[in-house]
This record gives sequence, structure tokens and C-alpha cells, in this order.
Amino acid sequence: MNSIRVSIFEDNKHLRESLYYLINGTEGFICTGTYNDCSDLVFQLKRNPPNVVLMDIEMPGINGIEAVKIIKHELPAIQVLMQTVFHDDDNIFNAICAGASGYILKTTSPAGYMEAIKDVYNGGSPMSGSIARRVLELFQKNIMPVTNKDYQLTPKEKEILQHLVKGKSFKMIADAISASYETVRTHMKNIYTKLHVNSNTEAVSKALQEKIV
Amino acid sequence: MNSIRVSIFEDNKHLRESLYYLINGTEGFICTGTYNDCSDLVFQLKRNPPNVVLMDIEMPGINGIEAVKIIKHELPAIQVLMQTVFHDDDNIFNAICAGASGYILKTTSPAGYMEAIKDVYNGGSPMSGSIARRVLELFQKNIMPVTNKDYQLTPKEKEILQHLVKGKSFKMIADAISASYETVRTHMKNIYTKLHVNSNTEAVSKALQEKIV
DNA sequence: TCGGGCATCCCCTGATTGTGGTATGTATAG
DNA sequence: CTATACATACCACAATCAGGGGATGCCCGA
Repeated sequence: MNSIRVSIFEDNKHLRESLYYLINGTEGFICTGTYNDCSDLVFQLKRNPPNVVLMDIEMPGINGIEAVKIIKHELPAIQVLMQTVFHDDDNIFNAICAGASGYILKTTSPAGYMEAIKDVYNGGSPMSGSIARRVLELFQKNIMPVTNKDYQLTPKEKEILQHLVKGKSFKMIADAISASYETVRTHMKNIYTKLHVNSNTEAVSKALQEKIV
Repeated sequence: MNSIRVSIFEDNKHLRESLYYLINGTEGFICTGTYNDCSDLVFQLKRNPPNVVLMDIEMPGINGIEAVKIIKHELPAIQVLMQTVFHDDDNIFNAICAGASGYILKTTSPAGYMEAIKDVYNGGSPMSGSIARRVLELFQKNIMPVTNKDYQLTPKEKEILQHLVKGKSFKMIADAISASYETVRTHMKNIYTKLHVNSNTEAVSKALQEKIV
């Protein structure tokens, strides 16, 4: 079966070489390249594409986070596993926001390293509880905020609100729903009352932010 | 120092009692209650509030996921750690979307259980790589969809746009940024040009949907 | 049958926006 | 030194919106 192809970006020569031998010395893994910085990043990765990139977060020149952004933009299929010497939550979090699939501490055992690489390759995202929590919190706050407060909007009102969000004027909405301008206005008044707003912009804002539309 | 207070929701009597003795038998932990279903959930939790709830995901009556929703709605300070017999990604994922802070397999060792509880209590979110990946993907897709088309808005223009999104009128914005009404209007014209829109509602809509704000 | 919720329409008045101009001062890059 | 970008400011006119009314018809549940 095919080996998991791994590239290493790490400025510390000793660690870089250790990882190289570790990976090539493990059944089912092969190292496609080691690099001490991110110059020619895309070129190198395209010439000899890995499945997984092991990326140091602290590096001279282009740092690991920038590198992740570039990789995910140019070669989105490649999974990036960040590695860092210490638990720098902020940087790790940023790396994950940039598209990294997981991260690992450099103090991890060789077996743990291989485990994490395999996990990433197989679609997992190894990360610590504290990083996971930060991701979760942002996640729960921004995605899920199915803040489904129920404003008791009628179907017609929702329909009108949708048109409004699309940027239509009252006149255009009237046209779209085959009703008179005044009807739309009446509906809008009712929407304003229900949403506790008093302008079209506020209504649009609330509709989008609370996912009423 | 204070012990970590833990409540157990688990329909299997054997496991429930094992956990009870494990928790009460461990230094620094105390079990505030064991329940075999979620009836009177809120009442019980309010009467004897824990720091962490250990919640079985598969339960008769109100299932674990519903229970999480209720807990996070009524007592958001309580951290919920889900437990499940097997790696049911979908359910775990749903539980996490509902507000759970992490999860643990029932096959986990006693030491691992205590570790996970402590992790959750300390603000971590223990979860497997595969769950983490699903969260990450949704996260990166929905939060980060830094659909960052760059509209080249100046700082001032962005500031004004932010006020607009908050529902303020031109007059109020002028006041907020200490500029004249006419200045705000000029900025708005420029914003419209850059965003290719021609009304305040459209601008708000675009600003929110493309996360320009 | 009566009231309530919903959708439909109309009027008037004043406030706010949209559009198209012009213009000045201050940086900053070339 | 000279464009160029940016923030600032003003005017005028047309269009649209907000807030206050009032009104009709339909359907459904009490």
C-alpha cells in the first residue's frame, strides 16, 4: 500500500534531521523533503507533493501561520500539522484559523508524532483540549448561534424581509410579491414592531445576524 | 481547596455507580448527584449545582443532546462532558453543536475519566481528532470563509459601515464619529461605489454576508 | 357570531437617503 | 514638487422611508 508522504518545515537542523530519519524509518511513511524555511514553498510542494506537511510555527522569514495560509490557498489538499515547542495558544489558534488541521508539541514522543501524522492523514485533527475549547467557543458562538429567538414573523413578513436583505426597495418588493407599495409598507411597520427596530438597515442587520432569514 | 463538583447522568446502573465511587474516591472531586434519566433535569441541577455534568449521550426519555441544550440554556455555567459507548461521530458532533464541552468514550480508563473531567473543568475540551476535524471544517468554512474579497475600504469607511450595521442613521453616525452629516454622506457614496451597491440596506447586507465589518 | 390574526390597500407629513455636483486641507509616494 | 488618496464639508433636487392614522375582507377558533 502507499506510504504517507510527509514534508518537513523546521529551522532547527537537529530536529529536522531527527524527524527525517524517524519518518523514513517508519513503515508506511516516507519523507518527501525537508526544508529549513519557506522560500519556494509552493514550488517545492508542487514539485514533490506530500500528503501531510509538518510545519514549525516559529520560523525565520515566512512564519508557519503565513505558510499555512499559502498552502491551503495553493494546494488545499495538503494537510498541515503544526508543531511548536510550547503551548502558545494564540499562535496555535491562529494557525488553525489559517487552515491547519492540527498541531503537536515538539516534546511529543516519536510514537506520538507518527500517531498524529497518521491521524491528520486519516482526516483527524489532533489538538489539545484548550485549543479545542477555543475553537468550540468561537464555533458555538458564530455558527450555532441559532439564537433562534422567535419574533413570530408571519410567512409574508419573512418573505418581505428576505427581499429587503437582498437590497430591494419597498417598491421593488411590492412588485416582486405582486402587492401594492402600501401593503409592503404595512408589513414593514409590523416587522419593525416585532423586531424592535425602526429602520430598514436595522431590520436587515437583525435579520442576518439572528439568522431570521 | 474546593473539589470539582460532578453530576452523573447515566442510565446504566452499574456504570453509574462505578462512576459515583470513582469520583467520590478521588481526591479533589465530589459527586453531587447521580441520575438515571433527565426528568427534573433543571430542578436537580439547580438544587445541587455541579461544575461539570457527565452526560450519557444515549438515554431513555430526554436524550443527552436535548439535555445539553437545556442545560446550556438554563445553566450555561455548567460544563457538559458527553460520554458514549462508541465513536458515533454524528451524535457527538450534534452534542457539541448543542453546547457540550467535550466527550469521552466509556471505554476510557478511570484515570482518563478523571483527566477529562479535570480538563473540562479547567476550560479544556477533550475530543478525538476526528470530531475535532469536523468542528474545524465547519469552523473554517463558516467562520473563516474569509471571503475576503477586498473592497479596499478605508478605515473611516469601515468605521462608518460598522455604525450603519448597528442600525444608526447618517445623522447619528456623524455624531458618533464627530464629523458633519455631509461628510458621512460623502463617505457613504464612496462605500456604495466600492461595494457596487446603491442603498444602505444593500451595504449592510453585503457588509454582514461578506464579513467586511 | 364575535374577536383576533393576517393580508390587503390608502392618505398625509416630515425625516432620511440617493445622486450629482464642487471644494479644501493634509499626507504621502513618486 | 506634483499627483493621488483620504477625510472633510457644502448645496440642490428627487426619491424613498418612517410614523401616524384609517379601512376592508378572510378565516378560524371560542
